[in-house]
Amino acid sequence: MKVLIVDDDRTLADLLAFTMRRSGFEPIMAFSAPEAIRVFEVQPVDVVILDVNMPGEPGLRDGFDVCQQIRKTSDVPIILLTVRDDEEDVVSGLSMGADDYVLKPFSPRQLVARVKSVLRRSSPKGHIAEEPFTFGEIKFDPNRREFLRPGGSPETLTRLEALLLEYMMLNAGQILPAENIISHVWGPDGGSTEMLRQLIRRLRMKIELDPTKPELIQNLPGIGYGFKA
Amino acid sequence: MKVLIVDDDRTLADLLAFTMRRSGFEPIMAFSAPEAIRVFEVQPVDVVILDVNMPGEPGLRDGFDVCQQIRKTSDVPIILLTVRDDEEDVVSGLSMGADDYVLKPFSPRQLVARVKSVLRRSSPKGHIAEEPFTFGEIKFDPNRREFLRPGGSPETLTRLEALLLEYMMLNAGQILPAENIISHVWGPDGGSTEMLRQLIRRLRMKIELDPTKPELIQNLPGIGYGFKA
DNA sequence: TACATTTGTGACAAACCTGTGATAATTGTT
DNA sequence: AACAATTATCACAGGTTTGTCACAAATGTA
Repeated sequence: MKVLIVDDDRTLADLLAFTMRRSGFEPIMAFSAPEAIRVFEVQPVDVVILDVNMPGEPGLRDGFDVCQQIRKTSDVPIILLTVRDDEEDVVSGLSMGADDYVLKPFSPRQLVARVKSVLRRSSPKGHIAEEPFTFGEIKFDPNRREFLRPGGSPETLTRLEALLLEYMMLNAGQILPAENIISHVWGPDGGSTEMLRQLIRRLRMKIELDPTKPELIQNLPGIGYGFKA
Repeated sequence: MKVLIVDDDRTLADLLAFTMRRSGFEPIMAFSAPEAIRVFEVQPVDVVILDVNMPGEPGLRDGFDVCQQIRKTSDVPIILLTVRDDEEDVVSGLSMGADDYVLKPFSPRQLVARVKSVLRRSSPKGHIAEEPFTFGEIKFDPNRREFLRPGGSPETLTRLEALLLEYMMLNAGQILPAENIISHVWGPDGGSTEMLRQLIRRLRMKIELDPTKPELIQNLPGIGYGFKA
C-alpha cells in the first residue's frame, strides 16, 4: 500500500514517512509541487498526503494545484495538511477534489486513522461492510441505515440518525455523555445540546413503539443518552 | 482510571494532580525521567502526562526519552506538556509516539479535555466508562449515578449528589475538610457551607436507611464530612 | 451552665434540563 | 430550476435540581 507524501518541510515529511511506514504503508516522497506531479506520473500510489502550503512554479503554485492536477486523471484519495487557521484552505481543497484533511499539528494516530478512513471509503473492492447490530429481535444495518424491530415497520434512518444510533449501539447498555455524542456525530467543534435533542427526538420517532415512553433510548439528566441493551 | 503525571516542577505537578483527581482520575506522580520509568514499570496507568523539559540522566535525559522508552512496551496514551515556542519539540515528541500535546500555560479544563480526548480516541468504542464503587454490598455506579444498598431501593442521584458521593467514596474512611468538598463539587470559587449542608442532607435522604441516624455519611464538627468505609 | 457556633431540617424561589412543535435554512435528487 | 428531504434554529412548557432563607437541634468552649 503506497502513500505519496508531498511536503517541502523535510522534517515533517520524514515524520510522516516514519508514521506511515510504522503503520504498514510504503512512503513515496516529494518535496515540491512539480516533483509531486512527476513522481505521481511514474509511480502509482494508493493515497496522497498533500501539504497545502508549499513552493511551486507557474501552473503548479501550491498543494491545491497539485490536488487539482491529480484529480484530472485519477480518483486516488487525497488528504490535505493545513494549519489550524486556514479553514478556507480546507473548503477550497475539498472543492478541488480532496477527500479529507488533517490540521497541523496532528498526532500520528489521528493521521493514520484518517488515511485508513479515506481508503475504506474510496475503495469499491476494499470496502468491508459493517456488521449489522442485533439486540434480540432488533436489528440495525449501518450500511443501509435500516432499522427493524418487531411491532414496528422498517425504518430508513438519515445520515445523522444512523451515526447517532450506531454510536449508541456500539456502547449499548451505557449512558454516553452528551458531549461525547455531539463530538462523534458533528465533529470536534460542531453540534450543540439543542441539535442533539432534536436528533434524539427524530430518532425516537422512528425507532420507538411509543416515542413519548421511550424504551430503547434512555436519558440520564445532566449526563446524556444511551441505548438500552 | 489512573494517570501518571511526570514533571519536575512540584507545584505544577500538584496542580495537575488536583485537576485530574477532580475529574475522576487517580493521579500517580513522578518528578524525574528515571522515576517515571520506575513508576511506570510497577504501576499500570491509563494515560501519561509528560513534561518535556525535565532533568534526567544518561539514557533518560528528558521527557522525550521517557516517551520513547514507554512506547517500546506500551500503547498507553501519552500527552506532552511543552512551552509555546517549541513546535519542534512537538514534532519530535509526536514522532516518538506521543498522542497529543498541551502548550503551557494551559487551563485545567483544556488539559482534562485533552486527556479525555486521547482516551476516547484510543478506545475502540469511543467511550470510557468509570469503574463502579463497591463497599461490601453497597454499590455506586458513577456512570448511571445509581446507588444500591441492601435494605434500600435503588436511588438515582442528581449530578451534584453524585459528585459529592464519588468524592467521598474516592476518599472513603476519611473526614474531608468542608472547603475541599465545596471546591470539588462547585469549583474553586463556587459553593458555600450552606449549600454543602443542603446537599449532604439530600444525599443522606437518598442513601441512608435512617437519615436522622446517618451511618454512611459522617460529620466531624468544625472539620467536614466523610464516607464511612 | 451559658452562650456561641455548627449542623440539621423544612420550605419556597430560581435555574436548569429535556421534550415538543414549528419554521427557516441547507442539502440532495431529478 | 423545482421539489423533497434533512438538518438547524427558535420558542415554549413541564418536571427536576439547585440555591437561599429561616429556624431548630446539637455540639463545643469558656
